[in-house]
Parts: sequence; C-alpha cells; structure tokens
Amino acid sequence: MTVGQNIKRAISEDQKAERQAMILSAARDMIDEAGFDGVTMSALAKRAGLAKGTLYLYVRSKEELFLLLFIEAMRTVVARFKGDVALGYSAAQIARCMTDHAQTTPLFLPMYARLVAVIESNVADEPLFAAKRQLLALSAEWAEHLAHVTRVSPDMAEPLATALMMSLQGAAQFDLSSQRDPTGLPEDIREAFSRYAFARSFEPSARLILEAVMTPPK
Amino acid sequence: MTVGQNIKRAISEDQKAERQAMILSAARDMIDEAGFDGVTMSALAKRAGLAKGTLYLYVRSKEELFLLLFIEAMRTVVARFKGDVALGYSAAQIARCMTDHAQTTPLFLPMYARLVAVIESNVADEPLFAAKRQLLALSAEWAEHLAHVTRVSPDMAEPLATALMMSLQGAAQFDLSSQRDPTGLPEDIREAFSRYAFARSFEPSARLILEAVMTPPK
DNA sequence: CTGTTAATTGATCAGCAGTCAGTGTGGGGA
DNA sequence: TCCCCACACTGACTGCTGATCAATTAACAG
Repeated sequence: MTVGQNIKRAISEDQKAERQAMILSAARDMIDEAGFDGVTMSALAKRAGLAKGTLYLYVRSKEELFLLLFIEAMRTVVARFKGDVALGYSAAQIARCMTDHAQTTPLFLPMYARLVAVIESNVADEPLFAAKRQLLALSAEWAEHLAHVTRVSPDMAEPLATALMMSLQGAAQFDLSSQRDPTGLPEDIREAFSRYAFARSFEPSARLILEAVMTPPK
Repeated sequence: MTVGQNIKRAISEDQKAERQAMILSAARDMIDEAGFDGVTMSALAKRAGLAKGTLYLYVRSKEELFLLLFIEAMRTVVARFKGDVALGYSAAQIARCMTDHAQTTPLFLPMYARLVAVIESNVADEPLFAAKRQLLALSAEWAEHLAHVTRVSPDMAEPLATALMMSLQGAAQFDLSSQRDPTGLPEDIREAFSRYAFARSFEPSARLILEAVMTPPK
C-alpha cells in the first residue's frame, strides 16, 4: 500500500513536525476511545494512516510518545496557573484553581499518574533527559509563580512547591484507581473508590498545605 | 532453590500456603537482583524450581503476585507505625518515623509507586476487590492510630490521613525516578534527580502537614 | 496392587514493541 | 525536460511476554 490517500511524504522540517503532531493527535483520540491499554503501535499506525515502521521515524518508542503528550498537558496546566491565579488569592482559591486546572486539562491526570512507573521507566536515556529538562523548567516556572502569589518566605517556597506537587502526584494515583465504573463494584468498597476521586481528595489537602504556609503559626 | 526437597506435591492447605510463600519469596529475591522488569513468569518459575503453569495454580496473574507482596509490605509498615509512634510525639517526630518506616520496609516504596498504574490496572476483579479490602482495612487502622497520637479533632482526622497518604504516594513516585544511578546523568539535571529522593522530599512535607493540624492556626 | 483424584508440566497460543531489507517518490542536477 | 538517487515509507518479521490446557504422573484410598 502506498502512502495514504491524502498524505504526501514529509520532506521539510515543517512537514515532519506536522506529521508528528498528527501522530500525537491520533494517539490522543485513541486514549479517549480505548484507554491507555487500548493504544498499541499497530492500531495507532492504522488510525494515523501510516505503517507501523513509520511511527518509529517520528517517535523513538511508545513511551516517548506518551512523554510528549504529557509535556504538552503540563505546559497547559502551568500556563493556566500563571494566567488564572493572581496575587491576593486566598489559600482556598488557589487550591480551587489548581484542582480545576489539573482536572480539566485533558490527559493531565491520567498521564501524570503513569509518568514515573509506566512511562519514564521504559524510555531511552536521551529522550528522557530532554523531557526531564522541559518538565523541570515547567515545574520551576510553576513554583516561581506559586511563591509569588502566596508571598511565602523564600526558605519556605521550595518545601511548599514540593509538598503540593507530591500531593498532586499522589492524588492523580488515587484518582486513577477511583475512575472505575461503580456499577459492578461490591457494596462494601464502592464508597472507598469514590472517596478518592481527585477533587475530593486533592483540594482539601492543597488548602491545608497552603493555609499552613500562608498564615504563619504565631 | 529447587523445590522438591521436602515437598513433592502440595496437597494440604498448609502445604499450598507454604508453596505460595515460597513463590513470593523467590519473587522478592528476583526483584532485589534484577529489578521489577527483570521478573518474568518464566524466570520466576525456573528460580522457584517449578513449571510456569504451576505458578498460575498459586497466583492468578503476575500482577496479583505483586499485589500480595505489597499487602505484606503495607502490613509491616502499619504494624511498625503502631508500635513505634506513641501519644505525645511531636509533628517532627511522627514525620521522622513515617519516613523511616516507608524507607526501610523492603519493597514498600517501589511497590507503592507501582501500585495503581502498573499493578491494579492489570488485575482481575475478584483478586482486586479482595486486595482492596485488606488495603482499606490497613489504611483505616493506620489512620486511626494517627488520629490518636496527633490528638487531632475528629473532623480533621480524615483530611489529615488523606493528605499524608497522598504525599506518601507522590513521594514514592518521585523517589522511583530519583533512584537512578547518578553516574552517566548529565550535569545539569543530576541535582534535580537527587532532590526528589524520598526522605528529602517526604519528611518536610509530612512535617508541614502534621504541624498545620497539630498546632491549630489560632 | 489398582483405580481415582488432582497437582504438575511445558509445548503452545495470542499479542505486543520494535526492526530492517526492500520499495518507490519527488526534488534537484543535467 | 528527463533521469536519478537520497531517503520517506512499508509491513512481514523477530523475539519476547503473560497466560493456557491436554497430557502426565504423584499421592492416596480401598
């Protein structure tokens, strides 16, 4: 089979970037429809109208593809945080915004939950380092804005950012396991599943942490 | 490591339990030596001196095996917490103990990091529900002791426990990615890897959360 | 010793990520 | 205008995985 009906060869760098974007977009659609486990490189190739081998010209591994998707989601979250949260916001308001950003940015939570244990652990060194640099830069950007809006003392800025990031990561995990369809769950554990839904567990914790730092104990 | 020294076939329930324990023990050894990805059912069977099919008489899937190992580690952590932490401990002391327990209980952190994204997501319903019940009971036991030693008000007990568990989960993730051998890491990201080592990120966060609740903000 | 039960086996299966020798396209040199 | 060859693309293939099941055989009862 020759190249797909409406697809030419990608020659220029722009065309290659466009093709990679098309692959990422197809992957997003597949995740929406079939979940993470439903994404196989064969199926993705079919969906994108390419041969399996072609995918590997644009992405070094399946996990690198996920990493690219996550960086994109993370970039969105950081941008929204910087845009939405301003100086003067209360701890509760900041917690509310963080919860909202994480929850409504597509793919952010499920990818964050899988970032370390699934994605990072099966990526070659070079792409991993490249991704780490971007993620660290984004984290730093986010932490800096957080320090600014909370007016926290300089020596508390890092612990605060770390505590919130860890809570976010943990909440993403719990959320993943609570995403399950409740029908078919045994009665005695159904409530436990819903108890760990993201907003319900993260927002109070974030508020707790933010309040602890924003209203210094006398 | 061959099996049949004493037992040729496991007939009684005791013998079956013993055989399962032997399989779990072999799995632990393999994780120590070759990491999680080094554990394959074929290799594990060989190591345990059994045929691959035999493993599946004692464990319904590879992930259920990991789940069993985690429950064991979790049980140890909860028992140590109840034994080590008593009424009157300061926030800093409690944080110190939690950090120590998580870090020194074999397999606890790496398994906790993989619990949701890797293990739970590939376990059949029945064994998952059974495991959830045990884990929820252990969590409740841990939370109850925590509420007792912190003398926290009843309405803050659940948020406190949830916040600490989420931080622990998040810290386990970060720790997993910081476990990498630093040699060979590019200079500019080496520090970032070590920054997220478990004790360094979890303990201050736990203390922050505990202090926020133990010394009411008034 | 013989028949029955069920624990054990390992060849086999299906499905996966990733590879590579081969194909043919299209931009650039003549 | 034509031709040529670099290289974008292809898909059958490899090697590995977790899991299965018909055949085997140990253990025990009578």
